[in-house]
Amino acid sequence: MERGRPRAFDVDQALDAALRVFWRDGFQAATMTELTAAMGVSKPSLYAAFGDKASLYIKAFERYLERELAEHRRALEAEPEVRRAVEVCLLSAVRAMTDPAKPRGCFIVNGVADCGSPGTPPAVEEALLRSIQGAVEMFGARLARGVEDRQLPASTDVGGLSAYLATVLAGLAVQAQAGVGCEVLRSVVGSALLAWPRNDA
Amino acid sequence: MERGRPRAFDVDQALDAALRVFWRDGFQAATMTELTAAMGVSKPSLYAAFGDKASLYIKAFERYLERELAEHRRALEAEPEVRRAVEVCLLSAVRAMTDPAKPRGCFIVNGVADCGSPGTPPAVEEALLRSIQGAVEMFGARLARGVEDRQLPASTDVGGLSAYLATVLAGLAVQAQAGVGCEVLRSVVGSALLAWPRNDA
DNA sequence: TATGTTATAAACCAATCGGTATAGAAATGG
DNA sequence: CCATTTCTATACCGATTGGTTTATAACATA
Repeated sequence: MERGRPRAFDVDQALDAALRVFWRDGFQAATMTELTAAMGVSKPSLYAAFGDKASLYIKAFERYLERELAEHRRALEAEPEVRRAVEVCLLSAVRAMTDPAKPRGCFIVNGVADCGSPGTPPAVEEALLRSIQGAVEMFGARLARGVEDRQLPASTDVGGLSAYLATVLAGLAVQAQAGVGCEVLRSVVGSALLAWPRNDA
Repeated sequence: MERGRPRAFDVDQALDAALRVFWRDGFQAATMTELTAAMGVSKPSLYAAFGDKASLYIKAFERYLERELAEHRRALEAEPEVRRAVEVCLLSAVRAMTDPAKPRGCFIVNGVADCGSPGTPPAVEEALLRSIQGAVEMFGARLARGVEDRQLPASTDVGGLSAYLATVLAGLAVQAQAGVGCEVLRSVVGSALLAWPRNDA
């Protein structure tokens, strides 16, 4: 058994609470006071368990990747038909972005606004920018598999198409953050997929 | 002639400087210290000339609408062929978003991240959300004209298509903010327009 | 030159920022 | 029981936040 006084709070639960605050407010606008209040943890306990604000943000960010984004990625990879896979992935993201039980929009897209601003630690900035690029690569890998499968023509511009899809995804997050509803965004996904490569050309 | 000591700074120039700071940092992350430094104006002069932080933000925002966005809107309305008009508008936006002489991305999209966060005044939030909706309406008006012109089929889902275009525009701003280059974003615009309604269906 | 008016610069304000130091509470090992 | 270890609560730290006061400088009018 561990010695000393045991924690009075659940680390996972507290990190979830921090995730929600950072999700809604981004890095800079989230204050330690808001975080401690939402987490139900005193400041010294917070610093002892998670380190400083940037460390906490990174930990919350990693949890977001695992707990939220992994689900959409899984949808993208599980569906065998590539066009349908992309559609299911985007719709899954739309559902999450507009879920009234969660903060609006996307943790990453909300966070990217802080990039380039003084007061945003380099580690935070790098994590955000890397994961924006990660979305492009996620789509790219799936599209490449679609080309291998012969579901997409060999001439497909995988890089261009994946950049386009990542852009649509980011745009959906902005619209969701601005309060646009689920149904509208689902129809936007439908429109976006009309750009899908056709073999009748 | 006006009585009293004359201003030692140019109001327009100072407002331009404030615009750049808010553009880069958003509302919350921009500090009065940064603003006064960039504007070359002391704090009392700033408050006398522009009011408090929220008022200054709104004024900078209006200037952004006039000085930056009006250009793209003009491109959208001037070009007679509707598809080409949308393309020119998006490319104009991409050029501005990636202009190294300006802050990255879009003032509005960078600002929307602050919405829903405590510490963002309602007036700021409303202005931002209204202008996000404004983009949809801007495209909607142009598409409606395209339907009148018979350049678009009467069956065109103007609302859906304009929501899609506004989403792409927002996505482009996020990508630009994340450092994606001009050429990539130009190709994204090309991909996005492949979703344009076809009359061969 | 004297007066009224407006703008400036510097110092100042309470409040809040991220982050800590200190003291005591709650556990285990002896 | 005591000692040790770990966590928690409160109070506190210097720095910075948005915003203002005070004193003075620079103009037009008279």
